[in-house]
Amino acid sequence: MEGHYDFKSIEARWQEYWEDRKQYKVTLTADKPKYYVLEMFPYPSGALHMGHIRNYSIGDVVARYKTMQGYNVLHPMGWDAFGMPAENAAIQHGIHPAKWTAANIANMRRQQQQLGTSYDWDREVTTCLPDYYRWTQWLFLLFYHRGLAYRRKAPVNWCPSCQTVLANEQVINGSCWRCETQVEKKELEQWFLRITDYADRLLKDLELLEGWPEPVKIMQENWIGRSEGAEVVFSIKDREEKITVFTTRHDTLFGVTFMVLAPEHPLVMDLVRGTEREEAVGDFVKKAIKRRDASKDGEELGKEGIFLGAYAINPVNGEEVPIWVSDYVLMEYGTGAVMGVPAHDSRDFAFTKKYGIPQRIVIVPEKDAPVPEELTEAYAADGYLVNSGPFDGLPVAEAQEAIADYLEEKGIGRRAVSYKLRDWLISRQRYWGAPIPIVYCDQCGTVPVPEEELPVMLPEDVVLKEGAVQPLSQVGEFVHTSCPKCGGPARRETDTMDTFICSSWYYLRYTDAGNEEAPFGKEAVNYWMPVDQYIGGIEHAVLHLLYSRFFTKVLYDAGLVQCLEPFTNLLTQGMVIKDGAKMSKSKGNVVTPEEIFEKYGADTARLFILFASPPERELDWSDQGVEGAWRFLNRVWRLVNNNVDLIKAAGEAKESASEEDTGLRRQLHETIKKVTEDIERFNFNTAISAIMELVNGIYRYQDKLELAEQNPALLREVLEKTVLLLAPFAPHLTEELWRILGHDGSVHQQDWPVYDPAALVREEVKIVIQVNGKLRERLQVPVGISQEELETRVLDLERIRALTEGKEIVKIIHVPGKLVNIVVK
RNA sequence: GCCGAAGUGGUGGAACUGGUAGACGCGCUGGACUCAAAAUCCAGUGGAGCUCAAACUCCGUGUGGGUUCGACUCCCACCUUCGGCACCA
Repeated sequence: MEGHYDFKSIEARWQEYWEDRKQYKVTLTADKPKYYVLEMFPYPSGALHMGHIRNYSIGDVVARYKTMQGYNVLHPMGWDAFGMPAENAAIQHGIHPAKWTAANIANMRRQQQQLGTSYDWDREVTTCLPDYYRWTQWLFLLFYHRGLAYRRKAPVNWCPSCQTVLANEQVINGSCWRCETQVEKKELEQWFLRITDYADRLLKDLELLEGWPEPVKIMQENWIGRSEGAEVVFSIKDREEKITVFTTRHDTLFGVTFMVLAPEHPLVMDLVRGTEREEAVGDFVKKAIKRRDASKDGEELGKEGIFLGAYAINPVNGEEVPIWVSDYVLMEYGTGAVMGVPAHDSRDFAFTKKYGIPQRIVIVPEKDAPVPEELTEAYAADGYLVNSGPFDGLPVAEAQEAIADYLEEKGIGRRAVSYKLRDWLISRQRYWGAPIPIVYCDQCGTVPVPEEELPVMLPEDVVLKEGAVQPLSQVGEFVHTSCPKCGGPARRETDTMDTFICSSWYYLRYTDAGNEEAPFGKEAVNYWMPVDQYIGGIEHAVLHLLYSRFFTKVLYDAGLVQCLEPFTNLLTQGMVIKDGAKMSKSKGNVVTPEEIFEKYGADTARLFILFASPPERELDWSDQGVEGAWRFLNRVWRLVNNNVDLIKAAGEAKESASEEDTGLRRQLHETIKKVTEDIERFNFNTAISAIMELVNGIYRYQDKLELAEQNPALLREVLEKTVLLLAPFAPHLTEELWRILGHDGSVHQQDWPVYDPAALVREEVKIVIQVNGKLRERLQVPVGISQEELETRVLDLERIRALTEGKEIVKIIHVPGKLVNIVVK
């Protein structure tokens, strides 16, 4: 590697320098503007992959740039350290999860340091350590005392491979988000967090998040799934009970021809008890539930149903309609009961086709349009009401208001809102998680562990075996305890918490990581929060990012934080792909950070990753592209080293600057402007390309001029600022070059360069000349030239004369300093 | 089915508010240096036409229309790819 810079010794030396000086340690400094930049903390799986490298490279550029701009920058790192892989490793290799996790953390932390990241390691958090999960438990109790944590028996998602339940957000296409095993339904008694209480605020406050990508907000919006509509109460013929339905189309209430209940609806069996239908309906319900549980998500089941022999009475017209039960109605949404309007709902339409239930048209597309005999498909679009008694002729939107008023007046219904969002199921039947701080006592019932007894320690001595459910229930000395209330014998909760709880508040802990009295102190959290820039993968759009927003809102209500939202700006980075596919072991297209560090060093890895594509897009890994980044850094290295002697002797700038001097200086200041603006917009790729152009410009300057003609003072300015501009991207190399240029201290503690507007001024500009919008000529003119003067000059040009000869000039468009367009006929 | 994102040279990508399409990098071609190679440096590089050459002309940002003096950019319709949701009443 003759002629290449010695990245190995340079990178190791500066990493040591930073560590020795604790250069990136940050403290609360009230008189300095703060900036909190955060990358999503990793699960300690064992080693970093390129996605991590991309994530941390982006964050590190922002942190270093903001530091140079004078901000007090908080840039922490930690470990999302509870979770299944550790437990699986224990089962397969007999290593204790704590040991496995600690070893992985050590390795990954070493790799992050190799990358040259500017983390304040004094604030490192590790969610599986008692000094962290103690506060996770404390927060659970806070939720519990605020009525936001509750236990209930419910049908839940069960992953047979992970042997645990999952939250709705963790079921992807009917499969477990971690292992992709098909999820089953189980009826279990589980702990939930009442996130649905916050549905409306989680939705509404998306408006506050101007710094979030629109697609992420839309995904959350869809996930929360707010629908406005009405609840309508139907009586049942010859019975006391009533059925409440939720509908968004109460304007179609006169078109109801049947009623459908979900198989799990409590009224289903009540209605048939003691009748000839009891057995058939019972069978149907059992089969329907089974069939649905076994089905894949997204698979359309062919709407099976059975008549219950009972009739509901439509409260607006007194009509009696048959009550059915069908698997296309979900118990979990709305009221678990649906009014059937086949003419205006495609599902109801399909169902009635199958069972021969009549339809009634109550909406027509145009006012006073004839009502068709029959529809071939449901008409769900906008229109005007017909066959709807006093509401005939009203447009849909008005009819909804009028009918809602009517329902409320008559006490037969009310306006209502329904959400798709469900409460967050947080119990996990696993060992490697934070124990839920709850005790069950035969005398006192469910008793929260008192705050001063926290943490409820996760016992270390546990046997983990394949297929074992609730490993904690096997640990006698953990399970058996005394009731905090009455002192009598009691049992501990043996489920642990979803790891997403741990990651829902870690960004708060960083602000005050060592605090032993509280999860975080008020002063610290209010100084640092919210996170100014959060960076991570889009896969967390409705998981971590929604949960964290929920946590922040609850803590806001509890008076523990002052911000309504945790993350002001969000950058969702794209995936790293190679040869058209995501890097994966099975595809055999993995490039490890290790091999790149070894061959080219961290600066090259960072530069390539940031240069190859804008951060939110996919990154196509190219070995040749890496070579290119490597070549560029060497080009910078040679440029500085070749000029050290020259510029060290430099005095003041020469009096009469040459044309080349002015040009180079202008390019420098244009580059400072562009790089600054590009970093602000996260266009790192174009920021780097501008630095490359500047370096090319310096080479060209020196190529063109004899040594004696060059301006050493100018070269000094240009080279120093080039090094400063490159510093956030290639932190090690620029430290070394800064030292070579004769400076003490760290380049990262210098001020970010500011461009000189005077240097940008040009005397002449090149004007593009178009005829009828087509480029025909270019003209160099003085900057201040008047429109008239320019016009005369343009029309006088030989080419333009030839093109306009004998034609009528309709008009001439001027774009000052840029373009003249002559429109001819 | 619904919602969203993206389609630009051989290639990754640039063009920020409608104003020189293809910056920068990769690759390729030619040259310099070298006994030779590596490394490095210099020059060229969207396509077609016409040229000794330069100049010039035409075509060109997924497709088809439109708006405009001027469209990768705005509008309408469509195609393809990728992502999210999915019987949500």
